[in-house]
Amino acid sequence: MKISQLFTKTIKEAPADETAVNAKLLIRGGFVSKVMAGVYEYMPLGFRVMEKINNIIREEMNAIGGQELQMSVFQNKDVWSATGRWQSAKDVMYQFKDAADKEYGLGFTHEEPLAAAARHYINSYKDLPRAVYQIQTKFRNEPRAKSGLLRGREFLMKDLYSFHASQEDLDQYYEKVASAYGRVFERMGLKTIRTFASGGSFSKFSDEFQVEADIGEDIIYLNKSAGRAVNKEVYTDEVLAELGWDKKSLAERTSIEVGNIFKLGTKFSEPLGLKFTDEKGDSKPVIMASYGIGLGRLMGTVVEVSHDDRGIIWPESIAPFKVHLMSLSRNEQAEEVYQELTRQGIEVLYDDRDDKTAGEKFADADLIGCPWRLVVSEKTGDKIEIKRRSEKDSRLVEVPELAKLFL
RNA sequence: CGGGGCAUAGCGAAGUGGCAUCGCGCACGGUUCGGGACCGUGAGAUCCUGGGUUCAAAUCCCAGUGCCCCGACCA
Repeated sequence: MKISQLFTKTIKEAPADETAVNAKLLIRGGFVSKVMAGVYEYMPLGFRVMEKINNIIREEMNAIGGQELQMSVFQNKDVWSATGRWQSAKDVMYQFKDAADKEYGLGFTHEEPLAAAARHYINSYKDLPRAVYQIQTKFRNEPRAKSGLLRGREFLMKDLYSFHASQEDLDQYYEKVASAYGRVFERMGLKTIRTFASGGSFSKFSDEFQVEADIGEDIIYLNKSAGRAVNKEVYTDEVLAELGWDKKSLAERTSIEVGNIFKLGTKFSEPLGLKFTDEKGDSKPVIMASYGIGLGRLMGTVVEVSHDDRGIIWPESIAPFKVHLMSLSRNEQAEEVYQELTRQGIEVLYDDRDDKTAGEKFADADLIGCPWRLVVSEKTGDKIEIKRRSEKDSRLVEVPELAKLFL
């Protein structure tokens, strides 16, 4: 991609109404554009990052047997009334009427519609277990959208649902998902802390994946030796006793919840009549679990924990481009490098603008934050200057060596 | 939903009753060219919306809307 052709451009000053670092940098770099409180549009650079995140998640979900599907965002009232959530979730679910006064909602999660859909396909113990997931836009009427991409009213979410014949089977799969979640976050360069959190009605705890960050809205108590934490919402003497944790050994931290996994039991399958026939011929409700990752929040979190005063420092796995190539009055030679790297399948963002000063180009490279920066200039002669975004020092390399560095 | 703050050009800001300004960005011309360089010219405004006061309102008053922060809330 040539920057001279790019749809967006960078801006020097972030809009005054953004205070969160993630929003400031992502807007300045042209990754996202704000529409309303808690609603952002993903511009080409941001979309590329999002696609990389999606693909990491897809790989890990597929690896544990998840089957990707796509539910509808548009929701009919009946299925939600069956569990009582049409009423109880009124504050969070966007609900409205059509011209004929019929009521509808927008999906903020999909337990009900998934359980309803599964009735068509799950009838026997032979149909279990199953796991399906989607990556889809969710809508939530947040009373207070805030912190840039971290709490939105419209956001992309990966939601996985699993269906089981027994509690033991669910428990086993649940741990598989927890491991997969750990890999997803690790591949994006995030250190997550698995955290005991409120479990809702079915199980004692749910598990959250928390990333330490001052901007986070969660308070967790970290047990360093265990590498686990407990969320403030369940931080009680009884819980600590149950976990066998000593209050004095816990450290209070502020953190961002990037993922949450829940054992649902039969909370949704029973009211929706999702049953199966077991080996003995008995009819039983299917046991379910759901697992969520907020994609926009994840992207915002990476920016929060990986930036400096000049801009974003993307991990290679989700950077919009691997290489940021810039020409300082050497467009002919830079063009060759661009063509060569592109031919080898390396993603290059090429700053070919000849009406910009060197300073602006360097500033943009740092702001956009691709992992590798290449400079072609008078100074570099026949060689190319190469520098990692995360490091200070650069060095000169011969053109033929270049590609090897990135493969 | 409670408390606080803000709203003027694409972005950042000044203007507290009397001709709407400045910087960035944008266009054109020129000088530059390794860290947002410079000179000149130009385009760009529903001063958040509606009402009121006044000879005169971006400015004062009333109502509303939007955005940010704190809190409540967060399947």
